[in-house]
Amino acid sequence: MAKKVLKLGKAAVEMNDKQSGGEREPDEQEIVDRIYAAVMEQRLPPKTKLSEAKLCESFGVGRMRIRRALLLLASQGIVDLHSNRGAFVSCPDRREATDVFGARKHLESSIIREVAVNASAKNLDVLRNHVALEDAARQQNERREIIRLSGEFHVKLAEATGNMVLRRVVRELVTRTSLIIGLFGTSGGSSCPDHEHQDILDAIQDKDPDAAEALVRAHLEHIEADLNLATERDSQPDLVSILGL
Amino acid sequence: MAKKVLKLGKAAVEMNDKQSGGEREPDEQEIVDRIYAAVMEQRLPPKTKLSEAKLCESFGVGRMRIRRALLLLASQGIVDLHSNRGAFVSCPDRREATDVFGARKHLESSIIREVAVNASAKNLDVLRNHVALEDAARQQNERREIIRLSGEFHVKLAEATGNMVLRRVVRELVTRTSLIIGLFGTSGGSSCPDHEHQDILDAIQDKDPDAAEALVRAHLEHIEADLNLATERDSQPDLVSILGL
DNA sequence: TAAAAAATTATTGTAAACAATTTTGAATGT
DNA sequence: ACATTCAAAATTGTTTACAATAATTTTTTA
Repeated sequence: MAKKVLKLGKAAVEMNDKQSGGEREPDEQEIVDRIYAAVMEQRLPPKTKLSEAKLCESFGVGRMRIRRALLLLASQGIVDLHSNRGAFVSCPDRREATDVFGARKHLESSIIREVAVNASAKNLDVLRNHVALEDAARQQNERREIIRLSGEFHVKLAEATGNMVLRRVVRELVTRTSLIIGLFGTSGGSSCPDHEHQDILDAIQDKDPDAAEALVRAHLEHIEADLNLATERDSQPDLVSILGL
Repeated sequence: MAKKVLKLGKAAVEMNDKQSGGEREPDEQEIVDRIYAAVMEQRLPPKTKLSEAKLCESFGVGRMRIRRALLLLASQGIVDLHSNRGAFVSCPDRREATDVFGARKHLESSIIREVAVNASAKNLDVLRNHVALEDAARQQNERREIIRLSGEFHVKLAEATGNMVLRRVVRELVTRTSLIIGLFGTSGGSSCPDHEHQDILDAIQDKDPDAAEALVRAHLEHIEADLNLATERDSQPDLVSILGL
């Protein structure tokens, strides 16, 4: 059987070079970030097993770092740890999906109002620039980049409040949204509808909190509506129910 | 020097009885919960060093469980990990304090509106019962219990939405609020002003979202106003600045 | 005597060996 | 051919010993 190496960005290169001085060992946070990114970009689909041995090989670090990274990822709901069985990319169910969207509506509706009223010129620059990046990625059809930037737009909105706690909470919810889209997303309308981020930005620039809030709510509802929450792909493909008795 | 054992509830009893069959080993989550509770109730003030050895002794477990528990606590912002120096109960600064209160205003204002509109009879029962418990604790002057229940009221509000994601986020913010109160709280007005939870509950029972939201905002602002954010007790008591040159 | 330097101690970080559990695969019987 | 049982392999959980770092004490020196 061929040596299967998990694809985790530049970490996916062969790393049997512990003695070759060139590469430095990635620290805990870097491991978390790389796996995080891989999950966000849906290169690691839900239920993927993250075995310690393979991760050690991929990152070229000892088992301990990996285990700590996995624990941190689990605390953010990105992976699930099953005792004696290992770590798996988290597989949200319908309940979690609706809860995450519910939480985001509560939080982001309120955040957008503050941003629409208080955003500084610098904030607006950052947001404008970000939307431009999104457009560029869309025109070049870089799917992974589109997904990443779409999520990050919402993080940047939270960041515009200057409240780092808010930023962190939104970031976590956005990540889990990516997982959910990966699981339940219909192939057609992927992640964030094209122009809606631009519309939201316009409302902010008009300093119109009511319009901005309405747009954000609608935006989140569009994403949620694009999901197919009917089919429950929860456990293994579940041969029993597929093949009948 | 006397053997100093960290006071962590029932874990503080001597636990040199690994071979005596009676006690079971607390698992990871239990260790987290006990330290969490100790921090919430301000028995472990900020900047307290949590040495692995002492914790191992207190809980009667190996170093590994302790280290994992500390990592989880760090991921929730309850302790800070300093490389090669160990774990310390987190010491929020003014910036974090205002951010946490800001985040709570955003979240809880929105949550309370939903609860005021949609709360079930069962939800109301739970909340009424909880407020009664708070009253009882206040009348008996059980300070630790008052602190714990005051925080938990807000968690129960979030729980009333039925959204477990919201509940978790609010719970984390409430914990960090406890840390902040422990650091910056003035001795006089402790944690949550007496009757305000009852008032909020009344507004919910009246199904009056506007009143409920206003009360929650005011409530959070009262707590924040009771803090003394002027004095920066950041590092060690800092003998230099106290004793002058 | 006080400050600086060095050695000692204590504590955390890491790696390796070991134990326990789960998964896999083959052998057996119906 | 199918299911069951048992053994082997692989994977995770835990303990142990060791290395690296920070804190403390002692010694040295100005």
